[in-house]
Amino acid sequence: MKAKTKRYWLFKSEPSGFSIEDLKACPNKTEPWDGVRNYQARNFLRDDIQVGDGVLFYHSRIPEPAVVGACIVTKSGYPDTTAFDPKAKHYDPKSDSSAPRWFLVDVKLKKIFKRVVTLNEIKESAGLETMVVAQKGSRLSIQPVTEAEWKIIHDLAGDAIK
DNA sequence: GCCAACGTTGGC
DNA sequence: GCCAACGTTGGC
Repeated sequence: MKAKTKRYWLFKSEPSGFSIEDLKACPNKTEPWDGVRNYQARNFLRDDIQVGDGVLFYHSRIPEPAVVGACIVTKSGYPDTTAFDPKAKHYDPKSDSSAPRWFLVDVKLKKIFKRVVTLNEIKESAGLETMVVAQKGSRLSIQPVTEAEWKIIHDLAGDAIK
């Protein structure tokens, strides 16, 4: 039996909206990652992200943006129904249940890092300079991460990978 | 809170 | 299909 290749990702969130502590407080520490309204990010969510993939949880729009923990994907791409709800923050009248435009995955918290890895550190660390999040003007909220980058981030966080 | 970078929209 | 105008993101 051929094992599926595990992939790695980085998900951005503003902690004022949804933080890693909020995820920890969710039932089973699991929550649908809703509200993504960017086509490139949507394509990753719909087509590429699989159950078991690793996710780095990143806090943006704070004085020291940083990777703050790790999650695992527990459900792969399915329609983001918050787009159908006129009262929802990310309502999109152009998306409906017959032709959903936006997708999401479920993520489950694995660990909150005792030591966060800041954006500055990422930019200065050998092997991480090419991370998407370190690039100038990088706004993509769902980003691919290489296995090497995943490992280095965990090393910097003081969390050895089992 | 500013504003550069970037994505999307819509007139033509 | 071009591209100016507009809206949003996110580091600083």
